[in-house]
Amino acid sequence: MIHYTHPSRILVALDCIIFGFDGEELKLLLIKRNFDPESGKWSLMGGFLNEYEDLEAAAQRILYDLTGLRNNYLEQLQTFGAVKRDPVERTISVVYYALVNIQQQDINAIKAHNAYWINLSEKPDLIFDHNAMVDQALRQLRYKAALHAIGFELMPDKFTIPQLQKVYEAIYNTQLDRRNFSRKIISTELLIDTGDKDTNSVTKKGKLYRLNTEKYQQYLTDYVSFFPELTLS
Amino acid sequence: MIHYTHPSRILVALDCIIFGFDGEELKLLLIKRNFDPESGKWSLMGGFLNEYEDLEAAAQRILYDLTGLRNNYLEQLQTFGAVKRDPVERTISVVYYALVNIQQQDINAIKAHNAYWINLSEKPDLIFDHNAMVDQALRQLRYKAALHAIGFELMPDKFTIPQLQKVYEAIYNTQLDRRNFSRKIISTELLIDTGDKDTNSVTKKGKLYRLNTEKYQQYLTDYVSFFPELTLS
DNA sequence: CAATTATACTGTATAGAAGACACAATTTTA
DNA sequence: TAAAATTGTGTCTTCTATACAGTATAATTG
Repeated sequence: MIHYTHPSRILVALDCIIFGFDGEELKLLLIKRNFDPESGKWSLMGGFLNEYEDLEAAAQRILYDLTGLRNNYLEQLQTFGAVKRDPVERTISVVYYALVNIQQQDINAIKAHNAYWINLSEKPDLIFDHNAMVDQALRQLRYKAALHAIGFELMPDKFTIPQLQKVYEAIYNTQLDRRNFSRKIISTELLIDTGDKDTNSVTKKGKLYRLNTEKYQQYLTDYVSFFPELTLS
Repeated sequence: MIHYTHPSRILVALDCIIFGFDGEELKLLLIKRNFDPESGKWSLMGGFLNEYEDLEAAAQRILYDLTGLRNNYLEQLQTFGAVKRDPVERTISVVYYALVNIQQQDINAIKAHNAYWINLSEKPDLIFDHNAMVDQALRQLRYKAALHAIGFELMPDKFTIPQLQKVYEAIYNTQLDRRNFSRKIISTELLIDTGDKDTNSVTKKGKLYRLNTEKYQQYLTDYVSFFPELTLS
């Protein structure tokens, strides 16, 4: 068997930024560490890449272990590789971010990992370079959401237009005009009227829609200026 | 000293997609390999990450070794990590792409590496997963150029508006209207009239501009819908 | 010198999107 | 019963993207 001469072997880790939405605020799934290093502090969910495991599969494994969820929106963000980013050993970390329907998670799995949903606005200080990872993930989320219709990934199966509006308001930390938002969303033909009404809302008036998954696939691959009115700052 | 238990050490490589522009077509700097593995075939420029080297520094080192250039536009694209992507050993590759002013390169360094500028439209088949890397880099370039004014990175210090237009036509493989393009570029205030004229042109001497670097910094960080008329297909 | 070609600049018309704003309908709450 | 909250639909204005016309200029070519 041929080998490469001399190159050094380096630890390859993965970290996962998991976004969720509870109807009001954008949330992060964070771990209160009860293991070393940095026990007692907050961090992202992570793990090491196994030798016989595809990188993408490792990211899915880590997400599944923590949330019990598969087939979520999961996208590679960037690889962080500063020499001293991990004080224990030289480790590079391939970072993924996920969008999760917060209602479908496995609560037991989350408890077992000592993980909690934290409002983005109340994010605690994280270990290592995890703060920078979250910053960049949020920037990327804003990019993506401006060009593609990924806001739906954070919604439950059935949702009202005002609920969807709140997702976008949370992502961009801004206020949108109800009437213009509604018109724009409807014009995309991404929504299918379920005929049901939202019985949980205060006025019980809201139409419940579900996603037109076929149309949605187009919007994921095609370029669409989804919200030019929003700035990415 | 503390160590992590059990995780496997994996080889970490870097590969670099280097874009250039010769006034007509978008080009790639590719290597005709005279070393193993896959000697005789075409590949991207690459190398291994050293143990005491930042990831970003390694990418710059690789670009410098090949082109003699520093301070180019260099951005991390994505990390490729399928188990069998490199048949020799388990290696993940962190991929960067660079935009290079083709006039400023070090021709000797390029020759020493047996590298050649190849028109993107005539790209040969590359080793391993390098074809997929190039595909994704082009997609990312189109994204970036639609939102930020990075077309200038491919230009020489002084250039005319029609030359710049050709860069954008090459990136998106399309034709643009002269009059609208000119008006749009001028309205960005990114260009400074040097007073000189293009002595190389065959017919009427075009005005030579240089980049307003201050304004350009804004356009790099701010979100700007730079070319909505272009599709990213 | 006339024809050709590439450049620069100024217009203009149209379609469509963005954004501001009005009003009606339904249900809860006080 | 009245007020408040929430949702849905409609309309108007402004602005921008884009297509397309025209004029002037500078250099080469035959």
